Amino acid sequence: MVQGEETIKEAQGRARRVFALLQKEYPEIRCTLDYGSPFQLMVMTILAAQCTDARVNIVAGPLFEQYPDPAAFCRAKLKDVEVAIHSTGFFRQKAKNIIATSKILIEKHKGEVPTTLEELTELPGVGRKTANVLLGECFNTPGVIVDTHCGRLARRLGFTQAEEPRQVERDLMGVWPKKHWTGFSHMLVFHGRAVCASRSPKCELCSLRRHCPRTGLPQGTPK
DNA sequence: ATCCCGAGGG
DNA sequence: CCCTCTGGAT
Repeated sequence: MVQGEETIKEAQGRARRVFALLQKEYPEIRCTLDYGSPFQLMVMTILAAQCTDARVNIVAGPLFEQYPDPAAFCRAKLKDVEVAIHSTGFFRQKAKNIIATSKILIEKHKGEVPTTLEELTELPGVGRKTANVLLGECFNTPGVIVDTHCGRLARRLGFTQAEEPRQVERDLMGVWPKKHWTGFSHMLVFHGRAVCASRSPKCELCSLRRHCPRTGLPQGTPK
């Protein structure tokens, strides 16, 4: 359900206008993780939980020099991986999950990253958010990527009321064209970092001002 | 609902 | 000091 008096149809129209503005502001946006293979993107996205991707990019260089592929992680000592990823936080869980997932890739997926949401989310450490990043970035399959930024902006923009990522995802799937699910998600993340920050959003500088319930739209004025 | 966890910013 | 960062598993 969408906010207040706005109908689904009105929300869809507003979503299109928001998308057009974001596209103009951030042309050619994709993933800001600097990866060399689907496997590396998978590992980096696991590391990105509650951590900036700037930091993940820093850690990734040395990490993949030691462990470039799933086979290398299978041979790794848990402690060594923990040390290598320490600064990303949650390092015990993440190290354990990366090694366990690497073993599953070797044993059940011929060493390759699987290409469906069902298979991906069976891997330890891979939830819907991580799976949808991989689907969109590597396998050309649209998916709404709900992280802390996407969720926050979806709520601020009035595209959902929900706190739970799974429900936010469903609400956004209802108002965004499927073709643009991945791109729209990435743009919200970027806009969330650059302008619509969690603490002090720069509403004065925001190109979406007139389309946002917080600052514009007295009562559904068409623009 | 709670835990895992470090680093940077205001 | 407190909040936040591209979450996921129990």
